[in-house]
Amino acid sequence: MQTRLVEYFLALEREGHFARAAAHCNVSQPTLSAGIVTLETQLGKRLIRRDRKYAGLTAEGEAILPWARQLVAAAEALGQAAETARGPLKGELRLGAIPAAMPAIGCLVAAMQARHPGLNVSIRALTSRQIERDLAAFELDAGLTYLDFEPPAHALSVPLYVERTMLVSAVDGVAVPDPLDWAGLAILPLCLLHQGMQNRRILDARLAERGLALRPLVTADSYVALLGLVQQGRLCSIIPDSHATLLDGLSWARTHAMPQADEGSRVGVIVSDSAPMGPLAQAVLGVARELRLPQGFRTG
Amino acid sequence: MQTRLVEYFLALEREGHFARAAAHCNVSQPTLSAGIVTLETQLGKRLIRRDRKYAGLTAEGEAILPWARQLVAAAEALGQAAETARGPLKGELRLGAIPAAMPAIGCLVAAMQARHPGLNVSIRALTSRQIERDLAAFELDAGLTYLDFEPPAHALSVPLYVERTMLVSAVDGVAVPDPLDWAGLAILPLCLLHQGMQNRRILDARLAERGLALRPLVTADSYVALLGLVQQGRLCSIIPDSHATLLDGLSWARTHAMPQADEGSRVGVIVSDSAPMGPLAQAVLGVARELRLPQGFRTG
DNA sequence: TATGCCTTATAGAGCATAGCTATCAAGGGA
DNA sequence: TCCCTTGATAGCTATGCTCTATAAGGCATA
Repeated sequence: MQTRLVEYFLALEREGHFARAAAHCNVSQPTLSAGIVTLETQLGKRLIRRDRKYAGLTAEGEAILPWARQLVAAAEALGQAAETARGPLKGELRLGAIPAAMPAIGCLVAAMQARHPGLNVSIRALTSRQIERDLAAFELDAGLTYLDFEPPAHALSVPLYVERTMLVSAVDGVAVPDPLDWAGLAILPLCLLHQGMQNRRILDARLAERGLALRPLVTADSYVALLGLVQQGRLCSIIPDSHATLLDGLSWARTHAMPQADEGSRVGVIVSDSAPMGPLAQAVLGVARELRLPQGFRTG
Repeated sequence: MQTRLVEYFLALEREGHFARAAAHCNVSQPTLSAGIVTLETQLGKRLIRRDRKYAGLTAEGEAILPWARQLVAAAEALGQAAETARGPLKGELRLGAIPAAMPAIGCLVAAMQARHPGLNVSIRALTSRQIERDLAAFELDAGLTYLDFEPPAHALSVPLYVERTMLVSAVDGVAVPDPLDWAGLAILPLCLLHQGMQNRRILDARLAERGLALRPLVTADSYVALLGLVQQGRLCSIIPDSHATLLDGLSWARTHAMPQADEGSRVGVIVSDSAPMGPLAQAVLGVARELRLPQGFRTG
């Protein structure tokens, strides 16, 4: 069983295109094409549906997909383990983080690189569900996400901090009642994350408990976009307090406590709980356990 | 990364001998020797300590051992998944079972082969600790063992039956008091399993709670050996009631209830809980869940 | 209808590598 | 000293992966 051929298969599944998959694997198109045929011959099944162009996987192809991913992940882990049997880690650490946790990721990455200077880090902003999915598909080494809501199966986690939310408005913008109650919040002109995003789902759930619903005038998928909207003065937004550090120097922004000191949402590092655990995952968990976040991140 | 070379490495680690490892891999000794060198070159580390003969693994070799096992297990699982994407399983199912559970393994295997006619099954009698170790090393697909004592981590289980023990003696052998109490048990001439075996540890623990200890005159590692000793008439033994079915036709044997209806020990199937779960493990769990054991195996 | 492009498969050559047999070198024991 | 065990080396063969070049089928457009 050639790991290389399985990589061809996975690249083809990702790209949906022979030539692009070949380029991604740094081989020629005929090489990848022949490699797929070889793999199909060795396994005794057709994996790809073709009618003059790529047309998805066969049922057998879909069936072996998880095992193919595990195989290349295992090969990768073996190389990592050999390279780092002693001494610092090398290679690339693939991190996924929810947007709300982005302010914290700098601390985590800095701590990782302090411990392992040769390590490259690749950060992707993802939804919590994408993080879960990509961890299972071995396309991420670790994730930074919520620990309490719909926690993924087969995952180990280390809590880092508790996120609370706050309302932010422009100094010369809409008037925010003080103190703010839930009903008052619901009638404010708001811009929020898209409805599918977990942070938004949590917020919606809190209001739904009280029979209220938010009707944001604008939705976006990034807090930077929300802050840009707030800066215009016409809207308010609700953002995690971890972003407060980013707002410290902003003269135009004003923050308000949310209607009720909510219990907060635990945010932490998760890795796939496979046996044995890869060296990268081990390292991330180890660093996360010892991590001390700066002021502005509450731990309980 | 060549799966083949990693198999060479694992075979060498198991056999501790280049030529034997090569024979086990169905290749010549120089081939395996060169394969190890190639693997060491690709990984950039020496894996084997050599001074004119095999002298164990280096630290790096030990470090990558779990990942090497996972890699070949993943390759194996990929082949299995492709072969059995639809239709019955093929290949070899490697089962480990504690001696006490051997009478039940026939039912499990029969049910597996009824569902998957092409499946070969290889059964090994092992201690519960060996089962746990070999599952982690991907050298077993499933185990039949105790579920309640020192359950292994990273394992999924399905309970099958509850094992209770009974005393067995020869009809014309030593007199057994009726009813039997713990103190009376302790002074009987007994033959039992070796002290390290888990069934024996459980029994010893039960007596230790009452300040008693068994001093068997003979110990063995198989119930057949114990029954042979009992047949001589001089000794009694304590065996699981699952063996009662085997004694049904024996005129020379007499069974006695143990001093106290003990709570019994749950026995069931365990598989390694890795993601994704191999097709063999899935099949064993599925069959075990639907398995109906015959009379003589209590389920609660 | 003809042309051109996009996509995948095929052909043939070159090279790397894994396999074999035969043999050698270094210890260890009789 | 001789012989056996153990692993490494040499030389050769065969397999097979990779490349470039090209063919073939479909689709859009002139």
